[in-house]
Amino acid sequence: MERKEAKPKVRKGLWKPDEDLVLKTYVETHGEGNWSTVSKKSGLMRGGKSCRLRWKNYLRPNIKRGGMSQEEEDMIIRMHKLLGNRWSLIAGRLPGRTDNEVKNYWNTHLNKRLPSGKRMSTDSTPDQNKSKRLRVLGGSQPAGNTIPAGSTEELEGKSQEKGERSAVSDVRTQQAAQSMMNYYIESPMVPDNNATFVFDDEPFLAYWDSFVLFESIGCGGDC
DNA sequence: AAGTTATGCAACCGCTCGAGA
DNA sequence: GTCTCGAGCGGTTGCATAACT
Repeated sequence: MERKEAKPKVRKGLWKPDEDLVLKTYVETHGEGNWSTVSKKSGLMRGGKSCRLRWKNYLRPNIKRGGMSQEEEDMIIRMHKLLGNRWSLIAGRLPGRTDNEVKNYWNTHLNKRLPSGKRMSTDSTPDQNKSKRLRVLGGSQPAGNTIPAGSTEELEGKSQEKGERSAVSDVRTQQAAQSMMNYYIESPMVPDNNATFVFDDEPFLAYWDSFVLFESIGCGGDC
């Protein structure tokens, strides 16, 4: 509470085209990262988070806009059965789609189709979502040999950004995880929509964690 | 045509995690 | 080992506008 610098006023609300242009130009010139300094250096009166979000969701190249295809929709439904509200992971399977877009699409289009279709998402409870963040999908794994959360694009970006730290490891593990997930998604184990499949983090997490462990041992420690 | 309600989406908020000092 | 800060994530809010009365 001590460091109370007179913060410059931060603009909020919808982004204007000229702000977009400034941000886009800035990021294309200087690259992503250091979002907190972007507003100062670019002259945008926006917070770092806001800049990051705007770039990630709208200005980044290869962003796909417009309605979801049937395949994308199907993928979202299946992935959601598997992962719950792990929007960034789900979005990672949909090239050009962002977590925010997937989340919105789920909440507005798909969620309401479900039998219990409420506006807000909560097939896994909010508390579960918070306490069981899937950072190895997330998780509280020890560093290394984990699958960083985020889209594959982000992963690639991260590997470079962090100095190739464990780029190879991450990518390999990621690939293994992807193929495993493909298997899991396409497997008859996963029933179709509306079946009585209740996603529960725990069993899948346990399975997943051991899979990741197995993979990291399996590659002989060089990954 | 005007007012009201519902819907969709963009953006913000609060939290967690990891890295570095 | 602890603290601080930046980044990222999911949940939620609020605005714009479409649909309805």
